[in-house]
Amino acid sequence: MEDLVRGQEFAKQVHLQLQGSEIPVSNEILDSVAKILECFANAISKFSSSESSSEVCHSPALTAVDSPFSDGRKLEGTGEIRTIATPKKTGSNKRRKTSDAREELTTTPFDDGRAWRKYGQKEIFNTKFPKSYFRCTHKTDQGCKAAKQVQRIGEEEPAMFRVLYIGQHTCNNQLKGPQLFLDSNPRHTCLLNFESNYYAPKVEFPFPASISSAKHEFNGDTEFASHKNRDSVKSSEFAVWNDLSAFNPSPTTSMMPSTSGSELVDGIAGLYSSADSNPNFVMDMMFDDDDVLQFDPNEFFNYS
DNA sequence: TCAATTTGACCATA
DNA sequence: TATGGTCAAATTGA
Repeated sequence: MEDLVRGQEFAKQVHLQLQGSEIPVSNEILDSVAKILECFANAISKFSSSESSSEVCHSPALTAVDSPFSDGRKLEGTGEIRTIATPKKTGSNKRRKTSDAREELTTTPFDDGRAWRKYGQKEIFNTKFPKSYFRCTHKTDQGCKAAKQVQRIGEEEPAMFRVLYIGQHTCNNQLKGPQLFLDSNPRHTCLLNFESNYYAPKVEFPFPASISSAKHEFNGDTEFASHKNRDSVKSSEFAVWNDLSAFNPSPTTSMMPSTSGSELVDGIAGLYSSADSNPNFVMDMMFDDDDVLQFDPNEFFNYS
């Protein structure tokens, strides 16, 4: 399972690099990479379902679909997406009868490029992890009815999540990536620049001051980022913290010498989640000559 | 001070 | 009646 996810992440990276490349890349190549990503997603999904068949993909009400994102976005290899064709007769999801829902299995439940606001969390009977409930940030101002439910499944690492998207976005969800230029010390100023299809955050280091100013539209899964969790939220759920340890201060990340891992995670999650759905993701990185930062985008974003 | 999150309580449904 | 879903007051943090 771990290897599958790693393979998926590597494929993602290739995809992003191709899309961000200045050299023209044919659509056929991009399509092929997208198919590779999809294969990984399917494999992960099947593996996951066989590992935790009591929790995942067991419902006959769930059927795979070819075009997962009804809002026009392509499957980016984060997992399998399903639509709910018929309401379950028994079990969970009793109140949801809408056919306008689709389910995704993913290790990165937060990277859908949308702004979500958490409005609840609930212990679900016979499940180990609580379910978190999100609605579109623009529900109040634009009446957007999109909602999302996130629940971790299984205990394997990296964590796998089942994400249920309900309804369509009717909002103009054009979030601006956080613009952070707080630290005036040029010695430690860095500008991350990546290119991908997912987000357009622009992050300027150093982390401690700047990262904390990010708007937390979707702070990862907030139960992971809070120390005031319900008792039921077990330590194993803090895998996100562990995975984000890629950003813990280290001899090669001296630009953030006094920052705790938790601060970083909190900020990173906020930045990550507040990015928009703009397909032209740009994240610039500028380093001083003697600032050595070992940065792995996969490690960076693989916090789920 | 404002906005987001947390969390207990309430409501709806099977 | 048990359980999932939502509300809203309290809390937290920028």
